[in-house]
Amino acid sequence: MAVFRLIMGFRPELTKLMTAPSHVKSEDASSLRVGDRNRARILDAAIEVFALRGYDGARIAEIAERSQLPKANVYYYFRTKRTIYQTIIENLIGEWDAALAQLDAARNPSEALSGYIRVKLEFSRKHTAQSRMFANEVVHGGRFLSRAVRRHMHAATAEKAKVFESWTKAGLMDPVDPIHLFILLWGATQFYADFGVMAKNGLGVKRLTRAHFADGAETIAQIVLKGCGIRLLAGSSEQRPADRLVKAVC
Amino acid sequence: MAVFRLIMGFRPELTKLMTAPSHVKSEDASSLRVGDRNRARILDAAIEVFALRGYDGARIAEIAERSQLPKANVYYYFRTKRTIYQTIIENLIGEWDAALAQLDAARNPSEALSGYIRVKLEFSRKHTAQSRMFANEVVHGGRFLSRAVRRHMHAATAEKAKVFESWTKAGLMDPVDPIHLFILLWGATQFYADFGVMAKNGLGVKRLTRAHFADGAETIAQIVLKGCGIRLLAGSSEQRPADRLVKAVC
DNA sequence: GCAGAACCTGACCAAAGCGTCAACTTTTTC
DNA sequence: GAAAAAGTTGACGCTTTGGTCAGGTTCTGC
Repeated sequence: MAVFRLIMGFRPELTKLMTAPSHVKSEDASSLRVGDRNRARILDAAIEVFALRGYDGARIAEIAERSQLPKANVYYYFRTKRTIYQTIIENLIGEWDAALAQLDAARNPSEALSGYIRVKLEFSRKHTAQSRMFANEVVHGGRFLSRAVRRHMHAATAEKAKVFESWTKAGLMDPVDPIHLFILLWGATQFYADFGVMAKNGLGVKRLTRAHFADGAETIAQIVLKGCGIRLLAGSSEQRPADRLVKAVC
Repeated sequence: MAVFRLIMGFRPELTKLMTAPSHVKSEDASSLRVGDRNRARILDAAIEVFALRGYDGARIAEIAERSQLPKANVYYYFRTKRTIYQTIIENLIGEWDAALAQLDAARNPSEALSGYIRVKLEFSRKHTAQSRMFANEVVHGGRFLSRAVRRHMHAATAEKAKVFESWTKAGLMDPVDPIHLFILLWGATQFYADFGVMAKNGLGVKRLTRAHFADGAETIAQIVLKGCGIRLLAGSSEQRPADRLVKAVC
């Protein structure tokens, strides 16, 4: 249950809203209070429901059903619908930092960037529902995004923008507006999760498989790396254009 | 009022749902029935409300308020909330075809692609609300996307994918998986409208101006063109990297 | 100038859904 | 083992809101 990790205090400064009990010290699941297990079940169910129906469309009754608890019990753990929603949103942000960590100034730009693309896409494949929830939230103007979250994301972006600029100064990549590059990356990598229906429609498939995400990561990396004038590492695992042509034509 | 053009039968095969009267022959606004004006006002208001609140969050009362009509009058023109919603969605698709038309196999790839990016971004800037409505619809799994719409979009994508392939065969661009390229383009160009909050947050501005969209278009074009191995036209209006560096650093 | 079509609208209904509550059981603590 | 804390739950209150309806007025064609 992915939510456990979240509850257990990954990026504690962003989890103020969490109602995780302070007396829980170990991660041993068997020692958890019933409440902790239930909270996690509720959040897991809520992620699905919010992703599918949006904030207003989500009904607490459905969240309760999916977590196999009576509705009143859900309200025992979370004061309001909004609390559940915000808890999930705040937790999500921290996860993206893991992908951003790939963009380390000390690394080779080629590896760092394609690593970022791969990790980000992989995360969005594994956590499609959260991704969509967040997308939905942002599309609606970010009503429930706290100042802290916004600041955190802004700072993270600015920090990594400096990494791009340092690479440029070192002659390792072309001069590219770093923020707009971020937007391109974010938009492209979120697409597969957030706009899955369109990706499926475009690719003409019923389901997006791991392979589709991998292909996407490759194509994005291929275009962005070359597009930014980043040289591939000699021993790099990235496929060369010639290999890809076969695939594209088939 | 943008909706007029829509009502007047742009891409008629996609406007089955429209209740536009067949007796209207001219586009002269003054000759329109009261009903046509009201329908347009309702749709315009609905676009805003749906974009802001999503399907479930949108209240007919608010749509009525914004169009300055009593709620019962809204129901005089549209049988249900869903009818209003679907009408807008179906109309939107046709508009994107205009951007796709830029990708003409006979044109120079550099001009065609950067033209597409520019037109698409410009459209999303001018029709932010529709874009968001559609994004919202897709994020929720495309519940209300008809088979016709899906087929239309799939066909349009496939057709333009062939354009990319023809360019590749002619040696005008690298071999790139055309569908994934489309996804990258779509994701990047929709971002500014759909995820405006994040774009603003990243750029550190209160409002996205025309200039931000233009910068975005430039950066995307810069990266994608070079990334796909497309040579710029000599007389092209695109800025060269050196010019952009100044901007990026400032 | 009239018949019928198009349009308008206040009042209402029924269903849905968020959140409450009070009485109850189980678990923990000491 | 008893008191306190944590957890459970059916029933219900109350607001919101999609949609209806009946009884109007205004417009249009002839």
